[in-house]
Amino acid sequence: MDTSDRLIESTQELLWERGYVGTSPKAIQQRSGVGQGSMYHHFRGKPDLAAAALRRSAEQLRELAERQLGGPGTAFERIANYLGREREVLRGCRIGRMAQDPEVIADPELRAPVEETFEWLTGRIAGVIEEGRAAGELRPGAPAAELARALTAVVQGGYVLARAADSAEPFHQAVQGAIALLRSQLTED
Amino acid sequence: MDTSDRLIESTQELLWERGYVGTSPKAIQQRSGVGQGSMYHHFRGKPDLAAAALRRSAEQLRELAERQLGGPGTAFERIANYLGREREVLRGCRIGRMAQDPEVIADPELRAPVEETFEWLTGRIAGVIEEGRAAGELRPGAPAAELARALTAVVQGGYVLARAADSAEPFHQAVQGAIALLRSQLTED
DNA sequence: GTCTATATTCGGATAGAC
DNA sequence: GTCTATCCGAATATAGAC
Repeated sequence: MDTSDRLIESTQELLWERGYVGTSPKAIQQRSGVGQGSMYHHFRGKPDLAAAALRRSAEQLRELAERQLGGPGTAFERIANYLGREREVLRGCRIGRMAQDPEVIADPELRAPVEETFEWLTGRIAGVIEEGRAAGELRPGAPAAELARALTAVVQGGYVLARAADSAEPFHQAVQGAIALLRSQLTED
Repeated sequence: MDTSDRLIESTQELLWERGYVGTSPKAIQQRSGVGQGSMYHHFRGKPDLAAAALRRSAEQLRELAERQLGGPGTAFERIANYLGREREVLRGCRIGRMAQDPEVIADPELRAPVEETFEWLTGRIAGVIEEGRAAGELRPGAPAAELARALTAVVQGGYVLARAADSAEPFHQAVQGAIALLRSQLTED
């Protein structure tokens, strides 16, 4: 792995753990083992490096989600698999976390990967819901986009509840509740 | 309003806008118009002041939520009123925001009001769901605690989606989706 | 490409006068 | 109770040597 990659990877980790405002260039240098002059040779500064790190995290998150959402099974099963998949709950979402930071939200370069990730994710889930409805598996009803937003929000909010409680339990309860509500949309009910 | 109150109120605002790590004693002094010596006379330092501010925000949030959850209407209506009530969506949740900050989570004094707020809120919503079930208004099914966690998570996650999109729209979609799912739990369906 | 030196401002206080 | 002075390290770089 080359110098740029080590810098990006360390920045991804630090942004996840400490957020943008809590991540310093010095901490990135120490974690990556890359010197100061070297870091400023490869990147213009902290915002530039953070943008690269966020783009990479966004890409990884989409790949992970696609494994369940594009996997085998009925529409309900694919969404339930996505919601219930194993996660490092107490670490939170490496993308969603950025939404809290005013400096990220204020900088279009930094906000773009965050916005695009959630647009992609809710669109993807809405598409699966539409497939399920077309197949007669899921009831028609509320707009698929609204259900997809609600499901995405349960995951993001679940992280918040878990960190507040310093326990993964609230996250898992929230996800179970969401799956139960989605199950009641099955036509066989 | 006395000096302590002005300090606490300014700290509440800054914690909401910028988070714990992004809030400096100097910024608090400037916003409150209170001098440095005075601030350190009334509070031992930033953590002490932040703890006071968070306790007050937690109390205010419970009062606000109780207006809908303890208000008139059926169980469904009370929860739908709570979910759909007007909010400053793009500012986020002043309590939920703290869950992202590692220094808040690591300090029991700071985390306690955050944890207690969500425990109270999910318990209160679960209670309303139980009332609705006892009255024959809502179907039995998933544990009320799980549904309550999911609904609470939708609100918290809705804030995340809204800030990511720099638009209140995803929040409102998520809430509408959640209300639609809850509506399908009505026995009259 | 990488290193070390230097610069400026901020963060988060403590000390002591008034 | 409030004010001003002072302190020390961290944040975020820039400059120039190697």
